[in-house]
Amino acid sequence: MHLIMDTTTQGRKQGRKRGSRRGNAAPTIADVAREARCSPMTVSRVINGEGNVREETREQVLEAVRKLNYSPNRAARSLAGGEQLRIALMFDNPSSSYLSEFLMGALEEATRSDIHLEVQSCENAPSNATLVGKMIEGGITGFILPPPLCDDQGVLDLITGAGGIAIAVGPGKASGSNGAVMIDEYQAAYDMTRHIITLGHERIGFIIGNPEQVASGRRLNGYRAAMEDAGLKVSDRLVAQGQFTYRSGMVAAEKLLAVDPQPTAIFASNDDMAAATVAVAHRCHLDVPSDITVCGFDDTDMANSIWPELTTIRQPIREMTAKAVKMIAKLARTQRHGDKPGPEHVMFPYELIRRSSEAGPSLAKFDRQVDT
Amino acid sequence: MHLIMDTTTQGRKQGRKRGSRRGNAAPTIADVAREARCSPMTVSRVINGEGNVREETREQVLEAVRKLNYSPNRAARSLAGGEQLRIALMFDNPSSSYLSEFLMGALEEATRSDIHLEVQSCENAPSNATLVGKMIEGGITGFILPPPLCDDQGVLDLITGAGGIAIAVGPGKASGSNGAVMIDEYQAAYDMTRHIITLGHERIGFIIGNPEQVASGRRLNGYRAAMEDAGLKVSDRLVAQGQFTYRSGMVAAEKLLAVDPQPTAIFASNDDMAAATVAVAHRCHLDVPSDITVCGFDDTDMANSIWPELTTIRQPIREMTAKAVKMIAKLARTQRHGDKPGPEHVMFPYELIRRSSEAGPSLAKFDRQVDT
DNA sequence: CCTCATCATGGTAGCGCTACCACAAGATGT
DNA sequence: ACATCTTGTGGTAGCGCTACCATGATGAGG
Repeated sequence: MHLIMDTTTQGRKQGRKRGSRRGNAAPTIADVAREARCSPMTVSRVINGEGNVREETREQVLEAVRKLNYSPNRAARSLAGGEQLRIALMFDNPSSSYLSEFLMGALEEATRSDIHLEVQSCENAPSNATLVGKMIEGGITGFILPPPLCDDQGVLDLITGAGGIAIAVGPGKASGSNGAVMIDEYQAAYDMTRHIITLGHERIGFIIGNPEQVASGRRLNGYRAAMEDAGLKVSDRLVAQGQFTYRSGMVAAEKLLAVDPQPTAIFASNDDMAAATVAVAHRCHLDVPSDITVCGFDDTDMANSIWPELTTIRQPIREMTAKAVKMIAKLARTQRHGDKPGPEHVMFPYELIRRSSEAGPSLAKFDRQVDT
Repeated sequence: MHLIMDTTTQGRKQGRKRGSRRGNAAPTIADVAREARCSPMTVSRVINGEGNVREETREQVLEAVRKLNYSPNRAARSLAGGEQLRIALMFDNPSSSYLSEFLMGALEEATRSDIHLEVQSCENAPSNATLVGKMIEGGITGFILPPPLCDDQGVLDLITGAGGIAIAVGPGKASGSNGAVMIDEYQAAYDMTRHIITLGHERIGFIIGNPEQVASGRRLNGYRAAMEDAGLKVSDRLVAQGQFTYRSGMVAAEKLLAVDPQPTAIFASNDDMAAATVAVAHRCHLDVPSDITVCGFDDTDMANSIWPELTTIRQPIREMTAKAVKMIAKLARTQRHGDKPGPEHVMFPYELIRRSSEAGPSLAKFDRQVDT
């Protein structure tokens, strides 16, 4: 995917093994310039998408690039271009299924843009302040912060204060001082709740996420609003507090299922808690989805590795992280040119994924009757 | 962790912000040479551990390096020194909890050794042959192959045949033609089974992994041997086939729990299937661990994100992957010097992690009596 | 004493690219 | 008409390092 495809394999000059020892293949910018009948500089400009190149010239260069199957030498680029961009992916809570997607997105983009990506846990650091300080001192330019770190205003301020670039991925609310990529948590939760309502459910339980993460509140509000808009009242007993962990989801689910009348659907704020809910339901001899519908949020690996697979909200985590890397790269370039642009906030689309953990409410259980 | 610590922070020349605009910090090899009163070449030789440098000179250079806190510029190095080492982490089955650890290990080591790591899925490639071909053509030197790819002799041969370096991580059996890092699957399964027996169990069920992975067979054999060594007979009905997926684990667990008399413990070949077994047991109103003990293998995230947390075998995946990266780097260097060393096989230690999914066999259930 | 290897070191020439400045050609303002 | 800006382009000078050859020392062999 991030390979530069070699469509003209046999078009290579000498067909020598690989690599680029002296006197061998690997076209340079000069070769392209010769082919396109212009100067290396112009080629450089085209490659880097700078302005001030006539459309005609640009075409010629691109043509030459294609023909020679040219790809710029990374080492030379960073050597000439001053500093190599290094960014760190800092994380605190290794909720791995989420992190894995995260890493993939970041790594893919880093590979593409020739950025050096480092991964840094701040679990056993003496303090975030010293850690961040050392990292910036050590040459890290940008930081990518997944939840829950993305909500930690202290860390964010620390980074920007020290001259670093921080991008929050998936925070509940965009802070003014740094960039962020996120989804509309509120609306997503609203849509999911609405979806469950559309299935015919009325008593819909909700499990709140970790209260320290801003997104938790937004999801809760989305749920609340959808319920109210549908004219359904949200009893306190339908809402249970969780912590985003499987274990907390079990406790919350037990609490919700003990309510009489039982909810016919439970919407958990993440997939781990939804999975726990399914487990608890099964233990109570409730079938999912025929007796109870369970929906999650995030579409992590958990969602489709358990059974039944969960209806959930998919965040395009990979794309979001890739975007975060790109944003840092751009900001770093701008910053180097002396400008100081305002932080950018990008909203990504989410998607409601329907799987087999959802169904209409069980009729038998409630002695209701509807006409078929 | 992979930061080069700057112990003499205030020793920096000018204390300018960071980075290396003209006339600023970041000592170069020339600075070191000046400090050590010798030529840059000599410094280079010392840095790269080449011979033919007087001990005295070497000391001086190292002293200067320390004093200036010099670290060689990666970009310049690879530009001047020919090729940058690029290795790819190829994967087929995105079993994410496993992959995440995998990535972390590889990335950490890659950062440390200044190797460019790429991640490549071969899920939707037309064929592995063309993919590998293109990647080597594109300049990838080495490949890291996690399961199940590590068992695919075709891919391994493809890579070595094309002049690449392949390291299998966690294969069932080391192939002669390529390097491998692994654990003793057989012995690990043996130990786990032995452990369960020690808890007092006699009817111990086993869920086999995907039959296409060699490791599955080894784990099965380990189980078998431990049972036989303990004088327990392994009925065919105690062994069920799985596929390493949660879903397959459910099917297998249902089958095992339908046997009469029921097994008092189930050892699944990986954590996903163990988690599924827990779910099925719960649905059958069996408590884990008081009614039935469930153990997994791998110690992926799943193992401690569900409840009860699983007793399992921990593989040091991170260390193993890091080792794989190191091995490729070393082999690449050797290869460049013209030598052709035999493939190295490294065995890592595993660890039996005891958590809350294990207990002695339930007494009540079987109307047995033991003296307290 | 003079070869001819063998060290230990220095000098030079790039690796492939981009930052920076120069410059010609047209557009615009007065 | 001229100064002044904008736009497209080219030339040059390195970025920091290592490959390669050249150099002085030393010591062995004749």
